Amino acid sequence: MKKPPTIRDVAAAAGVSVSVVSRVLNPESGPVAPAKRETVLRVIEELAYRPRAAARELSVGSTPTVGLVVADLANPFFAQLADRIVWEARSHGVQVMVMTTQEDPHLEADSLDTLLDRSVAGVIATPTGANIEKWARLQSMGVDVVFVDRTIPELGNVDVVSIANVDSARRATEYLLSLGHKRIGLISGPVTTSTGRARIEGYQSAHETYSVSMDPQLIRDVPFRGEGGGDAVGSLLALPERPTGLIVANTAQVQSSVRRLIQTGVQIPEDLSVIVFDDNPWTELTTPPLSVLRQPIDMLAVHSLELVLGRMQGKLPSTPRVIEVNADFVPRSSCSPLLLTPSR
Amino acid sequence: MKKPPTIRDVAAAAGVSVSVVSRVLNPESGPVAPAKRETVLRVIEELAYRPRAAARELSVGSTPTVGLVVADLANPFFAQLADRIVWEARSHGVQVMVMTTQEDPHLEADSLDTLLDRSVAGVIATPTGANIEKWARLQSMGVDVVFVDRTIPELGNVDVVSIANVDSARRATEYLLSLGHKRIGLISGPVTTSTGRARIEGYQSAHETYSVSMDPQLIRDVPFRGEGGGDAVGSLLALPERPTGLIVANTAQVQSSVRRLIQTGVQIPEDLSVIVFDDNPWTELTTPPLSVLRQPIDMLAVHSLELVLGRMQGKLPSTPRVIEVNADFVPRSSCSPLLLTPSR
DNA sequence: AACCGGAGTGGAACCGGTTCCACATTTGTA
DNA sequence: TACAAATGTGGAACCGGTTCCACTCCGGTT
Repeated sequence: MKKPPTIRDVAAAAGVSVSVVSRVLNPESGPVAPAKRETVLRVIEELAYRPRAAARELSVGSTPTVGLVVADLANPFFAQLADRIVWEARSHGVQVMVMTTQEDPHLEADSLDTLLDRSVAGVIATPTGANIEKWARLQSMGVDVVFVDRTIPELGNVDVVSIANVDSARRATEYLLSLGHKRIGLISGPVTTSTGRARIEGYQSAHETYSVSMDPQLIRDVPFRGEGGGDAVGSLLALPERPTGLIVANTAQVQSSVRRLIQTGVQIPEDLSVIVFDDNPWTELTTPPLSVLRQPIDMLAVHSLELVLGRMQGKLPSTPRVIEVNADFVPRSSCSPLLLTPSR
Repeated sequence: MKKPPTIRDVAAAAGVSVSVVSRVLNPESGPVAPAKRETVLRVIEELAYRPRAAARELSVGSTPTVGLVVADLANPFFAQLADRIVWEARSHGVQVMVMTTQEDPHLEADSLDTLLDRSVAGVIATPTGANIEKWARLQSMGVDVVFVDRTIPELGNVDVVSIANVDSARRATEYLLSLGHKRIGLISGPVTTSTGRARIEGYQSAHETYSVSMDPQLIRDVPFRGEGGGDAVGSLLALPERPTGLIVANTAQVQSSVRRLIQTGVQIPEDLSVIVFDDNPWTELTTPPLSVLRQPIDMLAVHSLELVLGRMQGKLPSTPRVIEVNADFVPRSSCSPLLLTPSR
């Protein structure tokens, strides 16, 4: 319980001034005679001295730490994203403060305040979509902001890393259309989010390409939280003209949607061809294994971290970067041609 | 990009001394005239002043932050645990620094150093089992340590929160024994970990109770990382005398084990009755839904946080606390009596 | 022989809070 | 009425680093 040594303790033990010790600690900040450097390093070792982060932060004004504001760690997509980002950051010698918003704008606002208090130099976030002025304020304080997976179009000057949402939704839809399906249900995220809108757009675009008319009843936008996916599945299946295909484009609702499908005993793919967004590990453990759009989580993590670090070091041009990575479509056994279904 | 206001700016604008502002910020530290308090609060509001965490930390010496050192966020069990702990901590006004070890003692050591540098007051961890002297050093520096899920028996004076591992494994085993199974495979964690040992112990104890002799070949301890579970499944099924029951007691290996079971086309439960540890959401989406031992993640989170906060406030007796919470056995359709299987 | 420039060093201010202490004012009590 | 106690206030030291600056040695130029 005795207090840890300070830089002055080290200086005294090594018979030099604190300036010298500090210069040994940060080699770029000035010259030190090789002999003294040696001595100082030895003393540091002996005393097991470690500089206190708070002191350095206070005097330097910021800290090589990035905040990670993620919606929900209980969602495997975000959890894996966080895991990769934390891992990647460590290899760059950067700390990560992980915060969760549970999709609640108030909690998001809290998180941003906290990160501001801790003087983080950069933030990687999956924004809820609200708190626009708060994000702007953060930027105006010199904090570099990178959005990942989603974005807020109203906010300029933000780097964004996401999957090609329009294209991904289009490909999934076109795949089902090419199998002959005409009525395809879509469960997407809220239209208030960029991903929700983009995926609906891709869905529509595919219908135009195939000259298939589109029934707006088949599009359901549901919140990220809660069991909305299951309910949407229920009501889609209850339609007089039941869909023969289903795309679950809301990653947070895949579980509840699939659970409902299983509960209601729908035969997949005989009664319903299914594609879900995001390749959670269990999607190939179901019967049948589900066709998925796999989001390249590693790419998202690497790019977002690269961007935020690049900004922090001022190595990037000031124009905002938008990086879109392609998602892989992984066909499995949950889709079949409509032809197989006898007219009902 | 202009610099944020400091406490001295606030003092100047309110026409008081910094001491007064500080006392308004921390009410317990001294009296302030109601009128001045009012003024100061207004000025704080106007200037959008926020105290910088680093300055406070430097002067106070520690910070109301707990470190969370978790093995692997990509594992849903740990991810959910982290989610709950972060959430719970926030409601207590406490920050959480999340770090991951990927089960690597070196990374764990790094994490502990970092947490020490940041002067955290407490740490909640799922230890790898190594770094014993490092943990001890952390404690000797006055950091409160709580282990969750696993422990290191060699380390005294640590609070531990875990599920009743022996009992849980015993119940799972007894359930299969009571269904008439005599040859039950067990895939557990490494015997170097407390959970691994305890679950094997429960498995053995159940065999004694039922006076069923035990074939050591059926016990496989595999690492947490990698695909060991799948391989263990493969080799268990390749035994001349194949097991008719299987318990996967290594939460990190459930996925790879189940994947292998599905790949090899084993009929569950006809050929093999299966119980897995931990109720990941997808365990009821497989065919058939899997019988599971559900770890009460909420309880683990709440208790561990309560313990570490209690210690930090010095409200707990100095004797270490060990809290065991019971896991629920949730029977689903992946187990059936041995009788149903005709002699092969 | 006088001068210049750079390597190496230590002193001290500074970052933005907290807290101790001395002092002034008000209130309560004998 | 006098004096003790409680209340309120500001000054200044302090936490542990970083960094600016002045200063001392050097060797190398003219």
